[in-house]
Amino acid sequence: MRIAEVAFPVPLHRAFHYEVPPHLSLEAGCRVRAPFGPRRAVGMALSVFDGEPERPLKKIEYLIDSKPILTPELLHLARWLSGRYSAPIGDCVKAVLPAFVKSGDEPVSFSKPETVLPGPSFTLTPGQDGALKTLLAKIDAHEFSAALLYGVPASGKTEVYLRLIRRAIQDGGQALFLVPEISLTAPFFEEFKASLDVPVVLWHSRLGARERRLAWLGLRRGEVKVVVGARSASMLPFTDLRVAVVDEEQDESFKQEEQPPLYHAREVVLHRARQFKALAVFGSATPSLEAWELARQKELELVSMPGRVSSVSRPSVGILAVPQYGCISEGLLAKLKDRLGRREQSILLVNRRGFATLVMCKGCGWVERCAECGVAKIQHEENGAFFLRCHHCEKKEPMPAACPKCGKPALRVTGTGTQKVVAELKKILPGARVLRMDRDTVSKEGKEESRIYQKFLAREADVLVGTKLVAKSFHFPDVTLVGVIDADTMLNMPDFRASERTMQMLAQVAGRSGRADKSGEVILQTLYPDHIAISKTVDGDYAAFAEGELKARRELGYPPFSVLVRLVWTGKEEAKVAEAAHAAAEKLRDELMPLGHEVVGPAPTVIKLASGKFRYHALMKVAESSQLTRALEAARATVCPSGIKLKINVDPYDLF
DNA sequence: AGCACGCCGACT
DNA sequence: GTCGGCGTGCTC
Repeated sequence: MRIAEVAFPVPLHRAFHYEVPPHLSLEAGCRVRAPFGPRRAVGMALSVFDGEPERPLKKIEYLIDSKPILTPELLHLARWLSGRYSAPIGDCVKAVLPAFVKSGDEPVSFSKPETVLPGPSFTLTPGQDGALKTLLAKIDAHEFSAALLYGVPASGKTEVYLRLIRRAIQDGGQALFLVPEISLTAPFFEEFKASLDVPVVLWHSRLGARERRLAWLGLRRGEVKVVVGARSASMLPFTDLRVAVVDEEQDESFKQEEQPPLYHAREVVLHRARQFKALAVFGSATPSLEAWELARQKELELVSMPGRVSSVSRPSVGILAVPQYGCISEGLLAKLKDRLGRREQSILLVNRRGFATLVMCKGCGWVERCAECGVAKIQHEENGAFFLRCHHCEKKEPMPAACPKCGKPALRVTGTGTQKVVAELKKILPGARVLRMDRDTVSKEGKEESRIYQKFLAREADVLVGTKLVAKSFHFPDVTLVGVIDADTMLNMPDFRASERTMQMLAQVAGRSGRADKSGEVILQTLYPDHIAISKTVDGDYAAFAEGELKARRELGYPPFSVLVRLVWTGKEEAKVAEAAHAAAEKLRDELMPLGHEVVGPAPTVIKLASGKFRYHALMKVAESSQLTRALEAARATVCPSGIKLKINVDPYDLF
């Protein structure tokens, strides 16, 4: 009997078997209509095989597609996603299907030449040349391989990427280039399109329906050769992938945290490179510790590009104490004045938007928390008036004159946000023209944050004050000073990645200083000059940081020395949620502790959800990645009483 | 997710 | 007496 394995869009982890009537010529990758419970539903045929059914099977009714829409590789990917991220198979099929397949589809044709432009042959630095040779050999070998391209900022990684892509498409293959954010796709797209005379397409979540179709179908037919995209581009229907690049590999936006499957594009790219015997390249100046450890284990080949392209040396990094009063120390002020006098620009990095980060009653310790989200509200200023705002849901509230709890007019307002730094600059550096860039100013300026960039680039301001948005890899030739107002705020976050994030951000923002012919300077205001994330930023020694931090991770059993799985229980009655979470965690501890794994918690989450709902969470530390499947099965097998929902997040980045 | 089955409250 | 609330359980 012909048997089809069919996945339906329901929150179930398994697929269902059906008899394929002899008159239907069904192939895997086609959608089918079949009786499903009391109704009929459209499902995806994952596989078709001959066999004897173990029980009576229902019959496939008819085929929606006569030819497969999904490639064997995408079907395989959907299955892998479901297992690795513990997501319903239906959701995983959805993730690899383009939205337009629901409506009908018409053929699309391409008539572009497929010749590859030779490209300008300017000489590479020795570092670039060595890296390129190593990586080209891997593409040519036509075997799965993976490399970590570790290059300091301005070492010329883009040129190496371009040449790798050129080689991949020279004999008809395809290339994938992933960037962390939609806004970064356009510049690479333009550059690749100009240098390669083959069809290049963009792919991200804000793409229009028409472009989406063209790109997806063009790739599916093997006509499109190069994709520049955000994380979902890792799910495209390649037919002959030769090289897949993940640029700024350490960026956390490669992890999907909203809709299941909660995948990491880095992992998906590795999987796809394996499917196609292709080369995966992870590029970064400050690699994730996950990638670093893989390189140490020789799972990734470490390819270093030490030298800068230009002759300008690395900016010098200095340390000053966080001032007692105000937020800009005497030393930093002097340097700002100096740049102003020399008509050079400065960037000040502040970790938080808003004015003051903490409003607290001196009498009773009251802190205004958001009723919905449970997090402390931040003080903002608008037109001279102050108010409190939740940084999670953005709801605002007037600033109380006195403590609403004990009535004392003794509110202590502390902590520094971008607005306060701007206000202080106006006072102590009245001549300076100041621009602010954070999520608030970006949304007010229309969706284009580039307008602020343009203004600053055009020298319409002397100082740019902003959150980590300013750390992005944009090129401001006249910036010679970068000041970090409080390097410690990030360091003290209750998250095991705090040091890594701090070091990566400091290194990135430091790279904004002195990029043209002038050498740059970086000043960190900190109270912890000996902290590894600070001292190694001063030395400019990321490798030493990574080695030191990995040691700490190993001791605490954190990634990359374990696989983390976050479990979140949600429900309306707090007592029931707590009870379910405790019962499940206890059961998991009994089952997994003997195998060397750890279960931490449960505890109420810091950030609550929509009003009226309670959340509890726990963390599984799976010591051995080969046992992840088993641990996930155990987690799914825990009973969830009615009214309680359990969500599973493998490799979580959001821990709140 | 749907959809049916099932067992308790107010309706012509 | 029945219509209908949504809790529980299953889908090859």
